[in-house]
Amino acid sequence: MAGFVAKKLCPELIMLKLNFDKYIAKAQEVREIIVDYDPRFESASIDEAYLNITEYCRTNDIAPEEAVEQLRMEVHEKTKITISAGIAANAKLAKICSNMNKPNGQFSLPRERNAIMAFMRDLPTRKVNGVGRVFERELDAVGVKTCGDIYQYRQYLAKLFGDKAFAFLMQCYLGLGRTTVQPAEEYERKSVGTESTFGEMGNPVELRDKLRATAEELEKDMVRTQFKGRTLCLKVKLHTFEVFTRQVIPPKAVYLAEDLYKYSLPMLSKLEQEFPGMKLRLMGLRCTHLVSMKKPDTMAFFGFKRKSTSDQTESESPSSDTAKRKADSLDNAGEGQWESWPDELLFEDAERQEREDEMQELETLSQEIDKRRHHGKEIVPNPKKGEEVEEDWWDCPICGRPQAASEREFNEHIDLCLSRQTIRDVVQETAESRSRDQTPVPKRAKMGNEKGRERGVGGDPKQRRLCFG
DNA sequence: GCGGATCAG
DNA sequence: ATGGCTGATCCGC
Repeated sequence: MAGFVAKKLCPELIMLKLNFDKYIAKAQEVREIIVDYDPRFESASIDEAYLNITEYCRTNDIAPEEAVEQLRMEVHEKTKITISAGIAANAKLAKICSNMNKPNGQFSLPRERNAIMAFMRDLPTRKVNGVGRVFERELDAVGVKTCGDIYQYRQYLAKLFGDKAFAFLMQCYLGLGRTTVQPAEEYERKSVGTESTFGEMGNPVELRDKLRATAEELEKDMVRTQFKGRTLCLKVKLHTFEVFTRQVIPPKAVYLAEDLYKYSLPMLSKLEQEFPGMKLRLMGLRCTHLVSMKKPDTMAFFGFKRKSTSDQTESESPSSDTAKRKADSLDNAGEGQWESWPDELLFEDAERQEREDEMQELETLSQEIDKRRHHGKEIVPNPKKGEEVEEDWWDCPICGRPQAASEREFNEHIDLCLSRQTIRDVVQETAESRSRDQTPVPKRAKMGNEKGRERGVGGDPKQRRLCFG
């Protein structure tokens, strides 16, 4: 929870200063213990790790639950901190399970299909890594609250959310996830960047100084990580909190502050033209399409290829039921045409009707998503029947409006209040009222076809996700 | 490939 | 009257 929100909720709250050096040192202590359980464990972050304890359990002739119990005990004794763990058939499930008995607990999900499917069936989509605030709401809008709900909507999900999301959701429904674990260092880095927030800045000279400073910061990181970048990306956040990025491909791979500045300056100047009177509150530089400066030895040690030409490991998408039936019907048409001729006609008619119904349903679902996208913040869930109606209210620390005094609903509301869309709406409204006064409002870079609908805020590419006809 | 958006930690 | 920073991935164009 954001500090300022917590402080409003609990004015007597005592806030300690961060001490990252301390956390890093402590994390190292923990890692020195877990390495004994899996020498190739994967650090997911400073306080998370994935272990494949298959081998450990085998050689020590011990059950996974026992091994983890022992690991947690050992960590507690040696480092004086408590940890939680999940034990499951793959990384996705283990991550979910690790949250089941927090703090200082563990949860084991049987490595058996039926148990896994049953577990997923009632699991809220939000519990899955990769489903955030936005996706959760969109899924909710079409009626998918739990991973079990996914199956009944399967025919619409690819069209509504794309093929990748569809594959992802099917894997959620089935409880599938990766079973590989490898040291983090063996993952190939894709970018190096730095950014910083500061008080509003509009002075072009100051902005150039800031760009120079940013370039110098990035050079440090490039040297530390031993990379050059083929692409250079400039990121800015305007005083309105709108974020923009611009990128260039310099004539050579870059990493020196000198070059980073030289090639990013034109992007900054162009943005100044695009948004006359531009005031920034954040600036960042990032290099992508990295080229390693490390000695070949080190690279080869981790088994990196010189220039990896993408290896398509993507599993092929399962063909839908309707597609299969279609194929079946086509096959049948090959042989038994005689007898089945009248049936075929009937069948085709029924199929056409079904297609039209599906189309109608799809549009309804799509509209449902759009509806919540726009004024989702205004939707107040109806009090459930049978429950006594709450008499008292809690004031939201952000919008100040009274909210139902239910912990869950209150937290959901705070979530909503902090959501980007809400923020953007507010920004837009204030920007409009400002422009009615005199202050020049940033002029937008060509916004395509926009005929006054949607309050002029940038054309959300997902807003109209389907085109019929 | 570019630029926007979402997500995680 | 918005949490900041780093990095990854996906989508539409």
